[in-house]
Amino acid sequence: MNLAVREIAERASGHLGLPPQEIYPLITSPPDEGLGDYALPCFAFAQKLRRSPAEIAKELADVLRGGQHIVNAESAGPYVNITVDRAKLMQYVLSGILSGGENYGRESDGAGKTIVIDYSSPNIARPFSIAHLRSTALGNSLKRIYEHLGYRVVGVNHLGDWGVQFGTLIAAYNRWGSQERVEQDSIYELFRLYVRFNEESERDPMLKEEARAWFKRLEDGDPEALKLWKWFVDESVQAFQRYYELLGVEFTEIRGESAYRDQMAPLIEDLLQKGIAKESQGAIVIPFEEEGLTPLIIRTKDGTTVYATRDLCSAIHHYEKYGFHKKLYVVDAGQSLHFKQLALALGKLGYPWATGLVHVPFGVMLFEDQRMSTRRGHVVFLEEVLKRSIELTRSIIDTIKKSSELTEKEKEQVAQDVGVSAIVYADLSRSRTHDINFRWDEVLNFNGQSGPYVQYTHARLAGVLRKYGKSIPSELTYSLLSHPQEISLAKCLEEFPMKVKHAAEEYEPFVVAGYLGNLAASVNQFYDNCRVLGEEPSLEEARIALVYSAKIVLKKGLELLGMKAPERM
RNA sequence: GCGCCCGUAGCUCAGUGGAUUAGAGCGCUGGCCUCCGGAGCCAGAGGUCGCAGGUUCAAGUCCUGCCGGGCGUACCA
Repeated sequence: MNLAVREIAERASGHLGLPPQEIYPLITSPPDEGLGDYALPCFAFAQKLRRSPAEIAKELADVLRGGQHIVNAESAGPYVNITVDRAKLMQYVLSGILSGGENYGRESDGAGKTIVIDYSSPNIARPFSIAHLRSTALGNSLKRIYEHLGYRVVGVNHLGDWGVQFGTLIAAYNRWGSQERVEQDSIYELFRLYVRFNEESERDPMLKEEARAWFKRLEDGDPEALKLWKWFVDESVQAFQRYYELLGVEFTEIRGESAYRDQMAPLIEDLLQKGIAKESQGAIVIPFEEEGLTPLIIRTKDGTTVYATRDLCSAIHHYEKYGFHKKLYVVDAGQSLHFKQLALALGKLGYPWATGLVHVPFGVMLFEDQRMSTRRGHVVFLEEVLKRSIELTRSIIDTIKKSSELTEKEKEQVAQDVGVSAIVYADLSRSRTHDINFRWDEVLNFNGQSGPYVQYTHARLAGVLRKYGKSIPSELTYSLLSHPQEISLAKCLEEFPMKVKHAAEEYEPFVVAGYLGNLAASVNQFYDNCRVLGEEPSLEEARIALVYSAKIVLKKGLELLGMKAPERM
């Protein structure tokens, strides 16, 4: 908390006889910067003290005016608008960032706590579509955000490498596949086989029976089925690694559903014995009559398991292994019911930690206003999007004068860093719950508050610092930083730690993404109004410190989103 | 039918722990490079916050009903 805000809370507290902790959260900003730096609405006090808010505001203005960090306080109806000592504010913000450096805003909230995040978790034999980016980007960013807040974070890729879909794949391969074609075009060929099987099985329902039979054989340990399964998994994982490298996404643990094969039968036994699960219509289910939910199927009438069975096992496994404080499932909103049932089932098993399971849902990705369907081919592949974004970035680089300083190799690297980040930012700059309609012209527009805009702003500041060439001065005359753009930039920088915490609380990287867009805008306004290099030395030094501080926050913010922060572009 | 999510500017969206005049980007119109990077900056036009009630001194925000869209709702994940 900055000193001025603390002083406002304390002085108001002294006058009103209310604890400062009750006042602090009420302090906001006035609608117009011209009115002051902070505002204190008095409605809550009025209710408690049974007096008119305007009257209280008037008194508080008088009380606050005497503060050390406060240069003016005016009542405006039920509000007190407060102007603080800008030099002190500037000193507070900049010295905090300069001394913290890369660790600015780092918190110890999460000390001693572990968070497991299940994200990306793609299904084998399906190339990533742009829709797969959502879970991957959200989870990756949440991982970074929680790490920044001091949590130990375990990133889990719960691969969809088990289930009846493998029966489908094996049956399809046996009918139409060839080793040669799969080796040549790996995941895309597997995908074609999968699609063809689904199409043909609509005309011929017997095919579905064939697929189920193959999955049954797989679960029973049939060597032929296992061999093919292993091969398909390996081919797919290789392709996934390509995406993850490009996106800069890493996992602590890549552990597919198949890892829980041996734990499922004992778990089902246990659930039956405890009377939590029961047989119904040939299947084994966990009923939720009291909760008013449909039952959760954990074993089909064929005797095979389903993903819910494996999710139960994985939750238990992760708790036993990591003792998590929370486990986040970054999975689309369509699976809400499933996760509700999952947590309830584990609660019935007597696990108190079941309350720590959190479904972090997100809306679906549409393409041309329609739901993407990998089966029907109405789909945009992630590789295609990244490729086009990188190409576009490359062509823009070639039109920019400043970029001629880059070597050919550097240009390629920048094109990749910026092109990929543009796609990530486009995804993370909207709140999770909305459906997103994918449109090429929107994703590939790098004007305005886009990923490249934030990166460009960072590179601009990097350019100034490079040209400055000296180390960042430590003795500064903060009072020289009094331009309105300097003040609003400093205030914006001060918000960063709060925004990161907020993002973590809401599981919303979007909060950071939106903040970064605003910060970049503030930086560019400053840049346009305030020259840095060549100014009178003490002013130049002060502005350099501001530039450096802004660069640190931009870079950190980009990292929290899983984006790159190139020094030149 | 029931449950969850969504409905704010032409488009994409913030704002939904009530509170000073509802914000941003795109697109459109018009300005700004002798000056640290124009992927930039400035200005303008553009709104019955889905509809109707209710609670409140105060509602885009809370409650109820309705309309429109999406998803889920027992053997897919």
